[in-house]
Amino acid sequence: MKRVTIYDVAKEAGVSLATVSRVINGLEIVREETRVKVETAIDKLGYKPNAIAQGLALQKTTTIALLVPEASFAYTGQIINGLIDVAKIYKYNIMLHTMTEGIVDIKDVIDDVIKSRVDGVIIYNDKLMEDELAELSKYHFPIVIIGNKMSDTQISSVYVDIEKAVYELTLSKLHEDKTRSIGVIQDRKNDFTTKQMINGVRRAYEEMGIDKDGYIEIPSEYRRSYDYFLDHIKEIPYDFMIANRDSQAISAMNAAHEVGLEIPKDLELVCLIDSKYNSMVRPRLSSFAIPAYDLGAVSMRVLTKMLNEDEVDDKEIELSYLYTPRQSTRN
Amino acid sequence: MKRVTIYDVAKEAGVSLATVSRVINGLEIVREETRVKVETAIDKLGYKPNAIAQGLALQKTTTIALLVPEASFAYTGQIINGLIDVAKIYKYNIMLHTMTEGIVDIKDVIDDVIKSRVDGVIIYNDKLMEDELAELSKYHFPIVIIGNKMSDTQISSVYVDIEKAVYELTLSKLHEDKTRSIGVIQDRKNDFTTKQMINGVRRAYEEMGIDKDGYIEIPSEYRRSYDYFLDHIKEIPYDFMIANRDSQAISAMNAAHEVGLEIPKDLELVCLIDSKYNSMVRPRLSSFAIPAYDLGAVSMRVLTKMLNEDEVDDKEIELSYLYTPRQSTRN
DNA sequence: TTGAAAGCGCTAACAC
DNA sequence: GTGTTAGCGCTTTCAA
Repeated sequence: MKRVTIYDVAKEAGVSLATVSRVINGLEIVREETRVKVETAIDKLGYKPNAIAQGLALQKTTTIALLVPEASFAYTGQIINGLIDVAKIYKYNIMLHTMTEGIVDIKDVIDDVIKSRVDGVIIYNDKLMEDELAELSKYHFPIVIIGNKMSDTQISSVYVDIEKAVYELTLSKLHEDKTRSIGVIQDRKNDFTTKQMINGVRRAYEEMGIDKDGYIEIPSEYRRSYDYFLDHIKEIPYDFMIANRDSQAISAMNAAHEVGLEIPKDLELVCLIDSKYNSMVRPRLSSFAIPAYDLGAVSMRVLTKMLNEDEVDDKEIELSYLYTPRQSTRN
Repeated sequence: MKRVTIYDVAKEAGVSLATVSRVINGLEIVREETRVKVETAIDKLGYKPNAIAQGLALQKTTTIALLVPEASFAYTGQIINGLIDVAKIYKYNIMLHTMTEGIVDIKDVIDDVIKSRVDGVIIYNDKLMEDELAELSKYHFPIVIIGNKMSDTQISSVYVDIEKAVYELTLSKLHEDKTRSIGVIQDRKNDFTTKQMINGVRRAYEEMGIDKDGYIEIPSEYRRSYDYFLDHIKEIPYDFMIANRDSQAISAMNAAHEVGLEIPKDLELVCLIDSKYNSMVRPRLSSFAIPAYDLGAVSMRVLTKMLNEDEVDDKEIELSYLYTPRQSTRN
């Protein structure tokens, strides 16, 4: 099949290309009879409008760029699912860009995004990337940030208040028993999240007038947290540990078991991200449920709003979390 | 910043737009002096070439479409990572389309792909979608299929021979001990993979002259395989079970444990997909290592080959797997 | 209700 | 080595 354009359809139907364009775009001002003629021609020739040409003529691509750190995590996948489901509804396509640290130069990614003339961009990244945001802003891209609370003329955000989540959990544990000792496991891949978690714990400590740090740092000589825990879990001065990712909590769980610690009797464990594996390990892992799918879906919704209206009222949208106690915590 | 085009740059630099175009595209025939003039203008104005206009003029978008069933699985994520890393090297962008069953009409996805005039498409899906492939072929898209062995004028594929993997494992177990009873756990979400696994087991049985079926079907009234195993694992006439996904094997593992079966003494367990969770559960789960990242990376490489050469010699590329015994199997 | 024509931003002959 | 110009396929005034 040869490339068939709007001209071919016009000729086949015996009308002008303007009329074909009207039919394609469902404009009402076309007489029924000619509309049928055109549609017949379209079917016969197998014509599909060229989105690139449309994009050029209309100055919009109905495509949005999605930037994520990597595509490997179950969590990111959920975000993408939510986002795409909503994008489908509004007929937007997704250009996926990953920013694998070390492999990809973020400047290049931003450059690609600008050149591609997408209608908007959604960024999910633990790091804030102020320079890159500034660069995108120069070119007037509407932007939605997932995970970081912030906003600007052209920027909205959708996030979960992780600090609050950790703060509340810590506080409630401390209320139960003031001697509880609660610490956050460092997540090297997610600095900002780690920082929020730590702040949450510290705020709770402060409020209770307890002088504690609440931070479990994994020395860089340990490539896997499991190895670190195996060596040091007995010395860690916390009897309640909060991790970001399920895999980290599971590592601690396994190491604890290996060195004879009992969970949750000797050590309690919680993670932020809720994956199906939380219910698959034994003991089942207590966790928060950060609504990953919703973060994606809401972000896309916010973006379409920014794309269609001049002013968006709510530029910072906080999504709520749920705490789901399972077997790795008492009570 | 207002929209700046190649004309603006030309005017600013005092040259024609053709010259600017030459500079952008790095053509050698521009005098050093004028090149510098143009580059200065580009920097000053913050000009970025419009990929849409380029696409229209060149009849190529340097974008490829990637179709995946969902973005939620760790496995799919790995494929995407491999694919994107290679795509970056060749300067291709990725349009991500998911085909969530029930939510998305695949016809619409194919339609979007055709309209977007991507240079090629890569499809990872357990189902074959012959109609959709035919439709894409009509429009001459080069296509790479991940996971299914097949080829055509316009179609290449990259896959792992799962049937062989399961066949060889089964056969070796049967050689160790003819009384072994090996069965494949149905994966409802991946019919084709399930079929290949079953065929592998059956071929091994046949070869050994054993009259067995080797198929563990999970009745549709059970939404989760865990529930099924909890009810029925004691009656299942297999002492060695092969699952596709880690989560299924883990479900069986947990259920077995719950009803007092010991692993690997009473029941051995293996899964095809190698995720980090295989090493995190106790006992550690033996598994194959289907090279997900490589499936993606190689696919993208094959596609660029198809895009640049007229004929590709190797249209069906088989990737090899590894078997990694851990604690869920004896020996 | 329909058609003619300009323009979206760029590339690639072809001319100078 | 550089400029002129005709497309690429579509949308959208403006006329008819």
